Amino acid sequence: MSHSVYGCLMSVDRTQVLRAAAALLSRKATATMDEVARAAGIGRATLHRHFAGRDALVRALEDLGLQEMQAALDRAGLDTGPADEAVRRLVAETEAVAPLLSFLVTENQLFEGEERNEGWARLDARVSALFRRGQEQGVFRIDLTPAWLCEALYGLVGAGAWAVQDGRVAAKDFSYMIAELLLGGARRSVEK
Amino acid sequence: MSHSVYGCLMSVDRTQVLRAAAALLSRKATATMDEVARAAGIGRATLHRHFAGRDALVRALEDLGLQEMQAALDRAGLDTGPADEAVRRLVAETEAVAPLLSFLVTENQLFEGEERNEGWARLDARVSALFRRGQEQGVFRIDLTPAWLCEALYGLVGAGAWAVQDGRVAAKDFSYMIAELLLGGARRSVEK
DNA sequence: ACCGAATGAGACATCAATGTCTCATTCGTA
DNA sequence: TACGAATGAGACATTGATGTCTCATTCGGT
Repeated sequence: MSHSVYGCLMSVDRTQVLRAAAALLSRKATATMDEVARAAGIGRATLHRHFAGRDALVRALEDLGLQEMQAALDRAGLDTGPADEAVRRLVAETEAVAPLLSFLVTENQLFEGEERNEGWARLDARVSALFRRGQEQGVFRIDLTPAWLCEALYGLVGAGAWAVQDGRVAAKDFSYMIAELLLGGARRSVEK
Repeated sequence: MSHSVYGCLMSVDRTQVLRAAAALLSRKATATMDEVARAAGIGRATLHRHFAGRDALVRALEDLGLQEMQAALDRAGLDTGPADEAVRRLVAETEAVAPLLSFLVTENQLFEGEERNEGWARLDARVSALFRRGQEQGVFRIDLTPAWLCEALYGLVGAGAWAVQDGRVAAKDFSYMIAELLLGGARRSVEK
């Protein structure tokens, strides 16, 4: 017993399995546990050893997604510098979590009737605060509510993740496309 | 037998059932047929009489969604006038189909391995053409691909539909928020 | 008021996914 | 090399959704 904290975590990387699961489930929410296992490249039994059941899997997905999003927000330094640049950093940091976020946004809603997850509320609050700060500092327009900008960000990240997965957008353009559209919109700007 | 074309369609409005199903399934793709039935306000047996099974239901959802999107595109008159105004009309027309579109975008992907639906391709083509036209006429920026703008539109419509359903955005602002963000972005424009 | 069609509720049989188990094999480590 | 842990494959019982049925009731049209 070389490295055992209080569980066992060798050979199969939980995080990697969860990423694969998110990538699959975000596009086929009705996927079987067997399908999830194969998508993760492991056997069904092994998947079951790590996650007691589908509910546990989804819960773990939730936890990981929230945790990684929190980390992404931390790294992005939302309170530093101009708000638009902070958004750009946020989008860049979000890229790695995109499939996970996409899954949570589409499926986590209306989750078993229980009230909106408290972790989500905190996330929304931080992102919304960024947009509000931008508005107060005159960087963002005030006719679009922070709540909507927050939702739009999630939606665009999800759309971007799908577009990349399906090969309709180059992976290297992910961050640029989202940030540019979110910040500048599609219309050709006069300035620039 | 007053009105019988070749089927029977009284009492239960197929379209209305499908709308309710889309609204539910777009947020809980694993919902039971029983849940769908209750969401639509009908009995499980009746739901079954109209749609042979879950597959048939999803297929019907697909058909209706594509059909209504086609109709929306037609009404929007994408080839008429400035491209940005056409986008605005498109978003406005899309509002009624939003939950349906949202469901199709999230679930239709990777559908049973069969190649991307031909109806979807046609839809994408029309929308992409609009964005391309805008670029060629100097209305839209050229560093965002039409394909991405198309995806982004879908994503924003879906996000808007959820935001409205959850009460985070007023229903009357749906069209405005989406169109403004898509066209102008979040950044405060100097002009205006 | 009458009649027929459609519906809702419920009782089933069926089937697929789930969860649990065993066992042979592989892999890391001592 | 030898040992132990973890895995993969498969068998199996269980559960829950599904699909089909019947029957009483409601509703619309005549």
